[in-house]
Amino acid sequence: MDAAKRRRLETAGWRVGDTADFLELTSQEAELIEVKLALGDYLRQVRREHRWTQTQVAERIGSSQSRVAKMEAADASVSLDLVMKSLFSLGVTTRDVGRVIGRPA
Amino acid sequence: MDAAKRRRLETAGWRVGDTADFLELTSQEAELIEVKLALGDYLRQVRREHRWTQTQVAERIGSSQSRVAKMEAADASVSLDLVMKSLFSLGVTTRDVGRVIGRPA
DNA sequence: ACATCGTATGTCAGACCTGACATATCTTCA
DNA sequence: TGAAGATATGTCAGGTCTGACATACGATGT
Repeated sequence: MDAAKRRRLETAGWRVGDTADFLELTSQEAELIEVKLALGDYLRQVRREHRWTQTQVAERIGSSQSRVAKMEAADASVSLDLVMKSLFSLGVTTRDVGRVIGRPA
Repeated sequence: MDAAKRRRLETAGWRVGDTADFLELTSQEAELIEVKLALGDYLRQVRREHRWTQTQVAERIGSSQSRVAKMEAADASVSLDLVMKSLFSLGVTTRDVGRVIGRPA
């Protein structure tokens, strides 16, 4: 796992030990986080393509700017349910979501 | 939407109005449920391929038989996070998950 | 009929996630 | 540089999900 991603996980609030015992995250948790990172990135991409601000997206999906920021950052406090529902609210299809998940960054 | 699926959603605890105003479920909620149904079916499929009982799966993923049953039934009380984490615990890859989501039943 | 095993359904206390808000940190542009 | 808009981070009360348990339902074999 490269340093940049590790930094990103740590900042996002996931408790990542030092390099050696990184696997205090069990592997299935790691895969779940992988998915959240991918969907968070995708959410940001879709938002930017539409030239929307986080605040505009928040209104559209009935949430708040801070939560949108957290989704994009794959913060430990956001659920997959919320991210997916948000993507669907922005017009993304299940097909797109499947593609994004199936091809981890 | 066909009758069988509707019955399934209702039994699973989703408040589905009568046929006409089915869309008291907003479309993004409907898509999310679509995803949960697909993953629930897939979980059951994987479990059966391994000839495991729900109880055995529960032990493996650190949960209970009842929750496994609810995941397979796409019960309204289960999160996507839980279903995905469970699938990963059973050895399914992100690629598989992506495929399942991308091809709604 | 009646056990036994697997699955379904209901409930609940405690854990977790949510929107909202406050506030801090970029970014951009004059 | 400074002001303004956008994004990030922290916190919290209230709502949601969780594992566990009890119990009901369904097959399958005797």
